[in-house]
Amino acid sequence: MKLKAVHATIRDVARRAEVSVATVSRVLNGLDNVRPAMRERVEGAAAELGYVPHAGARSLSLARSHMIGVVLPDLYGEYYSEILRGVDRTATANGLNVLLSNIHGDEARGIEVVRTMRGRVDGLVLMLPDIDTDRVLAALPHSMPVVLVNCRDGEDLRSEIRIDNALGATRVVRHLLDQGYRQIVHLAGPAFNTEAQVRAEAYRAEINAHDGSAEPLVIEGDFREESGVQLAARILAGEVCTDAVFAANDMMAIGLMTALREGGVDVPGQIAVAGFDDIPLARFVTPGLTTARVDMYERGKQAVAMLSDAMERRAPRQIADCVPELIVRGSTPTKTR
Amino acid sequence: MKLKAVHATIRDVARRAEVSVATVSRVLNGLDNVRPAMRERVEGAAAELGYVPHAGARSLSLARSHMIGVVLPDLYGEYYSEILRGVDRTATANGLNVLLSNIHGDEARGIEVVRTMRGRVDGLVLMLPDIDTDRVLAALPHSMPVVLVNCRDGEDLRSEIRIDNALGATRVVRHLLDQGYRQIVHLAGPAFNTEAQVRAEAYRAEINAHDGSAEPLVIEGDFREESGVQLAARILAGEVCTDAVFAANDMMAIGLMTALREGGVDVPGQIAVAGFDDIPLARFVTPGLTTARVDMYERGKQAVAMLSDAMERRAPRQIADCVPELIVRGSTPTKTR
DNA sequence: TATACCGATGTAACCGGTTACAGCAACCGG
DNA sequence: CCGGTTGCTGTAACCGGTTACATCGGTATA
Repeated sequence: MKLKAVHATIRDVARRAEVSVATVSRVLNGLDNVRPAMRERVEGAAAELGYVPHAGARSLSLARSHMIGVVLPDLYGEYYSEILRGVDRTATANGLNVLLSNIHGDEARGIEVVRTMRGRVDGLVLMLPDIDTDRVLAALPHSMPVVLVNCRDGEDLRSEIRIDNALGATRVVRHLLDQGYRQIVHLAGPAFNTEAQVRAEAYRAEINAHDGSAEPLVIEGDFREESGVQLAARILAGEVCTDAVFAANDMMAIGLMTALREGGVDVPGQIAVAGFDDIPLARFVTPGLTTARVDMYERGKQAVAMLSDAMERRAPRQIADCVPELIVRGSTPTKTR
Repeated sequence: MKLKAVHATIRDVARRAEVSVATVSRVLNGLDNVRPAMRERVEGAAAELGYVPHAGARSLSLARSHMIGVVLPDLYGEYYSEILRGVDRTATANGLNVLLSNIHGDEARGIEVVRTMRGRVDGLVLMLPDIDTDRVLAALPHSMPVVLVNCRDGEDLRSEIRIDNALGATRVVRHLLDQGYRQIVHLAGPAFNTEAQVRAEAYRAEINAHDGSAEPLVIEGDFREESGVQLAARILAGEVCTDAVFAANDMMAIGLMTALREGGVDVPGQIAVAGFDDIPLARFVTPGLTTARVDMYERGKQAVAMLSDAMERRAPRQIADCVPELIVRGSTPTKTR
């Protein structure tokens, strides 16, 4: 008694149609050098058996999977959802499927993930602001097409999308200074995160470059709403004195804003708030959040377009620089007092 | 001159270490019946060649890929992002990778997507409120483990998560009635969407079951913010007269609310607004949005847990019913006038 | 009528892993 | 000194497709 045969294979179809596997393959792939009679026999047999080709076997023999891997730190919040949406849309448009992995800032896991992608995907989009990109890339054959999005600087020769976090942060801080704020606190992202570091550094530089009437003060957060809530508690307790907070991302800014208002502080009347990223949510909160627009959806689309170029060897290496645009909304009016 | 050999294979490693492929395989998979000297030779050779195993070939011979497919209509907005986040988290916890596809409400594409997943994934999470699930399932071998999330009712014998859209909508409408609203308009989702249909039907039934002082009025939208904006325009133009709008999802409710306020209408003072889903954004808008909580993140986790059970043949078929909880926020206070 | 050519079809090798089974050496007890 | 274990290693078949090349019957050409 046979215990296997849970799925029909191409050989089963061939046997049933009394033809060779080559003919079945030709029919199923729409090649035209098959007599119509054969074609019908094969299609009939395939339908009767409920045959569905084994995509894994197919990509093994073709050495092409039409899949791309996307490695993100996390899916939490709209930031990564947006990039994924852009990736997905462009991938679909190019006939590619998306294999998703996230690594939660763990380098060992990053290496493991990237290894299990080898032989499964034709190319890779990597977004690893938390860890050493070079070590992850070392776990990968050089011939694998890769696009890095906003990774720590390294000496790799891969395609890259770089977001100018320094300039974005500078613009936000300058805007706050221009509006008349002087006790500007920076709610930073986690210390090990490259983007957080760059944004904080640009904040310090811009404050210090000012006329001396402002002093930098950086408080570490973790890019999540909760960090903003915690800072609000400290402000309400009088531990931190400020007239404006520049948060390293929108989610913290929104958590802060919401918690401040719940605590009876007028935003922006008493404290102005600005963020970074311009996630979709930023327009919906009241007041609207001033921020630096990165447009992660576009970055995702761009990453796949670049990866597609690399995969087709059209453009093995491209560098795209993206400058965040200052978006001014109600959370940072000109200071009146 | 060899033109191939872009990646090292297990045979290359075997040749270099002067052992058989069987030994290499054993070493790389951590089997213990290998002499330490051999093990070292193999590990050395693998490292020198920068060998990374071909995951596709491996899953072909093991008939197991440790991948699951997730098929969604779209990634637009937080609704699907949330379910995906839940899926991803639980998949990672169970050592599974996620292959993502979305079909944009196109049945033919749904069938194609599901076919290209065969032989690539060990199981499938399908979320297809827009199309005929049975026809998609017919394109799939019966032996493929599947979990359906909130699909149109069909005669399939698969595991399922069903969201009680009718009860959720009933609760929202009853709440609006209880608060004293009588001219309650329903901004529905697209006509072909199962969930939209059920929610609209429950709205009609609940209004009609009331004492007769309220009349149902359904306006079709498409689940996107823009539909809410359009309804706001009609209300502002005096075409639609209402004291409360129940939108079939939060995104439309928020679009409506925002546009109404921009048009100078007091929400909730002049018009109350309620939504459905309780996407994360619903708590952040001002006023907070009253809605029916589905918790898509939990649904995503649950779907993968059920799929995992089906894949291990622990529980081939499970049905989970989910009842949306009414979440009352500031957008629907007791009517005063 | 012999020859070249052509189009449809089949055979078998190949993609890159895993593993059943066989082979072989070393060691055991009798 | 021999048969039986035991433990390590290699050979080759297999997973399910694709496809180069061989084959074969039929037709056009000389």
